[in-house]
Amino acid sequence: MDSPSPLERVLDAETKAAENPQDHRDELRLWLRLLTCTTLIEGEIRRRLRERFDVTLPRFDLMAQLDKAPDGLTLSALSKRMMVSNGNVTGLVERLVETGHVARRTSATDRRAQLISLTELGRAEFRTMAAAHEEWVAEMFAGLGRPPREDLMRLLGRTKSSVRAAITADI
Amino acid sequence: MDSPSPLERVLDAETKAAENPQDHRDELRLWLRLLTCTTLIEGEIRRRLRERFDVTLPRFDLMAQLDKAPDGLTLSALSKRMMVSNGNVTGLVERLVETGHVARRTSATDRRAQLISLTELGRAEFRTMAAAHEEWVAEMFAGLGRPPREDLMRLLGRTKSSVRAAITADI
DNA sequence: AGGAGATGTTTTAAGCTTAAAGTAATCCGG
DNA sequence: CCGGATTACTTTAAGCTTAAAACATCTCCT
Repeated sequence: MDSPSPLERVLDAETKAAENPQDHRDELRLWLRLLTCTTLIEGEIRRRLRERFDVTLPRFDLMAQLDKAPDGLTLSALSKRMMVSNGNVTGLVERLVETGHVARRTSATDRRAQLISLTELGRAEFRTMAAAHEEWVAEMFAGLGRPPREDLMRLLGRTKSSVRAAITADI
Repeated sequence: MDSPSPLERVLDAETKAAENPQDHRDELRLWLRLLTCTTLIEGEIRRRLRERFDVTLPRFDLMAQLDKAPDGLTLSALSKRMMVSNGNVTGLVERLVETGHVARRTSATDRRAQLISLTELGRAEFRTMAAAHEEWVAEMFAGLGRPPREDLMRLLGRTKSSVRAAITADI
């Protein structure tokens, strides 16, 4: 355990009474604020996708992955990139096949695997939605100037590393 | 529209080719990184709550709100604070009543409303879980020093304002 | 070749989530 | 005090999500 630096003592004194070593309220507040930001943005994107394009966010996300992979992706690859379970992707693909946005073909080299790719319809619709989506996101971050956005980007990069380290540490 | 400052020109030149005014890839990347951080943390918390306490995150969240409100909360108040729909809360409360973690009583002043509060069991279990939860969160942010955490906190505060402004602007 | 283990996918059961519509009680202006 | 608007809550239908178990195919070792 490090003892607090002089700067930390000052900050402590400024913010509140002496801090005991077990207290992690600041980290908790940070997490709650992070969650609030994400929930707000995600909720608004969901709402607009639904309202203007009658599509759900998970379907949009799946199409986004396929748009970046012109040769198609297997269900496993999709599941890994989307950070969701395999069974989840099975259902999403099923519904997107029904609506004609994606197509499945069995892999030539592995009869277990299926390659999923966007249909022409799927690609065209996705491109339209993606353009609007990009505008929406930019609009929501517009209140932040460019330099703060870059600071935030950097700090979130460090956060991601920190979290991954904590997650993989206890496996 | 502002024309780019000298510093912005330098940054543009450093990062990639000349930027056209419609391009919002940076904001998109920022949003995706924010989402990744939240997804990672939230997924791990979900997993641990399930594994160690056999509880879901929504139930934990609901109990957290009740723990902060000793006199109980109506379903509407819960729904507002948790930022989820009314119907959602109806179901969560129903299941938590079944397991004996919360209790409902009709408001003395408004026969439509019900006040939900933690039972003794619910409060005891919540306190145990909350302590572990706080540790987990601290652990995941531990790779970040205190000053970067404070920077992040501040930037997320500005982000929240920016997003709220964008969301309420088009209502 | 044969079989163990790995990998790709689907199914199942349970729970979460929402929007929209429906029911019940309250509030408030006339 | 009465009727319309609002507020509190529930129900419904649809979709998302997961963990776990089941199934299919492949890989690789001997």
